[in-house]
Amino acid sequence: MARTLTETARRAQIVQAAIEVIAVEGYAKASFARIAKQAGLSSTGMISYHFAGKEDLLHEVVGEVLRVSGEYIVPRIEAHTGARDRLRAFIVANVELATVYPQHLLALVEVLNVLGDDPQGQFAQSQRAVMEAQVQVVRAAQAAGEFGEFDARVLVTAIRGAVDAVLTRAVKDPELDLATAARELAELFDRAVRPAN
Amino acid sequence: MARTLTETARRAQIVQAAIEVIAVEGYAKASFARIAKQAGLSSTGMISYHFAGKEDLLHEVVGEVLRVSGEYIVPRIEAHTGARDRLRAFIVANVELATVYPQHLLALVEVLNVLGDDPQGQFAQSQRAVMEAQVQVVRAAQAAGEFGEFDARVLVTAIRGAVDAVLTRAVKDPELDLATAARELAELFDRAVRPAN
Amino acid sequence: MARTLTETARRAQIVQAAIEVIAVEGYAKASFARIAKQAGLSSTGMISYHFAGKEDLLHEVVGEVLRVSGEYIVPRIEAHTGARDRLRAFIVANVELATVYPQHLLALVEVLNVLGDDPQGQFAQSQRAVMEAQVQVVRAAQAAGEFGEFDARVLVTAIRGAVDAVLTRAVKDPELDLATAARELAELFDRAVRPAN
Amino acid sequence: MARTLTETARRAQIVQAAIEVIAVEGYAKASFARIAKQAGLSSTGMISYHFAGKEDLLHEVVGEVLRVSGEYIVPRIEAHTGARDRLRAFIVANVELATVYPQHLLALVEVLNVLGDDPQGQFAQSQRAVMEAQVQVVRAAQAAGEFGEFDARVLVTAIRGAVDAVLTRAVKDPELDLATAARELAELFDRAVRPAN
DNA sequence: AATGAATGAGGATTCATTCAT
DNA sequence: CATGAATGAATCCTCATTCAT
Repeated sequence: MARTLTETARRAQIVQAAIEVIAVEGYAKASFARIAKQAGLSSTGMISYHFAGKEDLLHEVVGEVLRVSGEYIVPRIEAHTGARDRLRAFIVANVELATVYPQHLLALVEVLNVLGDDPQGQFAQSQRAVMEAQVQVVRAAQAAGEFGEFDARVLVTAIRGAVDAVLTRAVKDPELDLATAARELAELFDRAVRPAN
Repeated sequence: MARTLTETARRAQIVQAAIEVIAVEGYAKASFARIAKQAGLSSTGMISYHFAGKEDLLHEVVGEVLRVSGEYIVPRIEAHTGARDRLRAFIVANVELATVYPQHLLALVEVLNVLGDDPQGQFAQSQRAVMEAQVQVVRAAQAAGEFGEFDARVLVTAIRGAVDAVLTRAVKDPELDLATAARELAELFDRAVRPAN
Repeated sequence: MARTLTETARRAQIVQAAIEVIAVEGYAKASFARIAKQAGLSSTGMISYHFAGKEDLLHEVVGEVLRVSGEYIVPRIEAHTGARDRLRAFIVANVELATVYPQHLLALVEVLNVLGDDPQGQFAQSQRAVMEAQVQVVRAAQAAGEFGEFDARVLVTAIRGAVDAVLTRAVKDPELDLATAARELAELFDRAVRPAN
Repeated sequence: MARTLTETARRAQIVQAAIEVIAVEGYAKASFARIAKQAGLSSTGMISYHFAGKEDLLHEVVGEVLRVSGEYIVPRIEAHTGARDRLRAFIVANVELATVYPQHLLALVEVLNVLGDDPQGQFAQSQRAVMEAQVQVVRAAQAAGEFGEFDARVLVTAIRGAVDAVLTRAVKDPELDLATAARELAELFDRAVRPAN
């Protein structure tokens, strides 16, 4: 459990390399060999030495992305009070995150696309936990009259999918300006959730 | 070019098996060996015999899904005239498609997630072509005053992502009723696109 | 044994296709699939149907080339009487054969290079038989004082190798004129064999 | 670039095994499986681990043979000064090389027979470069009056082919004494190149 | 006489992982 | 701590051949 400084640094370096490879070349190409090359390591043995297995590495990748994302997104949500402002802030922060860390969310999407398949896996479970929490928040806003009436579960799922899609597209298509896309997507969902008249 | 009856049947059988494997176990597990097993074939050589390569098979998978989807979705859109009705019909038909072919769209999403990465690949290109056409339709509706003002590109991307996400979720989570989710998602985006009164 | 007309024609067609493939793309690429394509056949089954196996086909290829070569070369040798004239005629005819059948000897060289390896094989044996006959002719010429003193076996081997090399080179290198090369090679060996004055 | 001791040793071992297999069983049989067996390795993966691919291995094979041949042949040529003596030494050294390394030149011939087919490949190109250099040497000797008049290109090609043929034959046919064959071949070409009267 | 479908062994290569140093 | 060597299973694919029609 207790990790030395070098150990921690090495792990971070490898995780960073993994994120880069996954984001740029896709999960399928993210072999240990490719990651080692990206990290400037001479052998894949290094990776196996520091991580229990591929799953362990990917788990760390997901953790790192979630940590970084949380650090960026949470304060931006908490800067607002109303549910609609918070939702807008959530969406904008998500998309804008790609400006600061262009690869983190892409890597996350790739990994979860592949490893989220097994419903019993820990990835799927933690994903579901996050969504469930968001569903509760939405329902509270509905109860408070801040949001209209609709299926909270569908909304949360739709936002997740829409954000990922815009992100993926925005990163690869330079025509789509990130800031504009963020604002547009936020407004789009704001219109969708606000109470009737 | 001219294909035998047996040939056509075998190809269809293999494509079907591929769709099943990809949808259920994910693209990563969709090896020739796994697909052959699913199809009840004794060797992977059979697949190589009938398809020029893995790319050829996946191309066929995508084609088959698009064909089936088109047959289901297009008439349901054309049954309506107004842009908002048509958009609702589009979304509902997309999600409901999972009732009839629970695996087709899942397989499509998996394949395009992996193979859509190369921006020069034909998958990415045809994907972009479809989206561009949809963008044009949306812009026409905006010009006609049927939709409000927003970035059409972002809307189209968001809908695609949201539909995929709801589909993926709905298929794996029996709690989410497909018909309800379809209607909810359609209403959600209807609120998002309708003109300000 | 008794072959129908169609059967004979088909075999000839396949042998011809095999010669073309072997000469142009090399023995390694001469798979049944490639040969069938060259012959305009839709399946490799055809080849297996008409030939007992790959060896059978190659045997036929060698036989065809030897037959055609003999028809061209033998009369050109017999048009002369002296041993030195005959040797010159032999070499010139060999090289010039590539003008009429550019691929036949190339194919022969490729096949014998690969299948002549097994010393017990029939290819190696018939090759040795031909050489032995040529050695006898040379020795007779030496006994008659038409050729000088040297190891007949080495001469025959050297001529075979030199002719093949010039042929291979001439076919691929358009700079080397076949007629010139033929004459030059003939003169070269004539100088090598003539008796010391 | 920088290679370990073990790495270098393993590569050498594999190259040696490849030479043996190619020389004895022919290029066609020289699969990784066969080479691994010859080298006493348990898996073909080992070979792929140490070499970038089959081409890499064969390149190394050719390089090794050329290196060994050069070390043997060059000093034996340089021990003489006149062009005719040097040519004789060149031929004798080539053939005698088979006494010391019976398999090296055989392997080289096999590999170049197959891979020299592609005129753009590096094998064909370096082969052509060597020949061109030899052609220049021959022309210089002609200009100096040491050799008679003839097409230098044809001579060089013929010598190469004759040497290869004698080598191939001598190795397989124990009747042909290598030393005798070497001397005979050298004398043969000496008669062919010496100036008239 | 011919065909196309099927087979299974064998091809090179990549993979994550283990282990001795 | 780190490394490079080794492993063997798994990847897609091609091969010559067989067989039912």
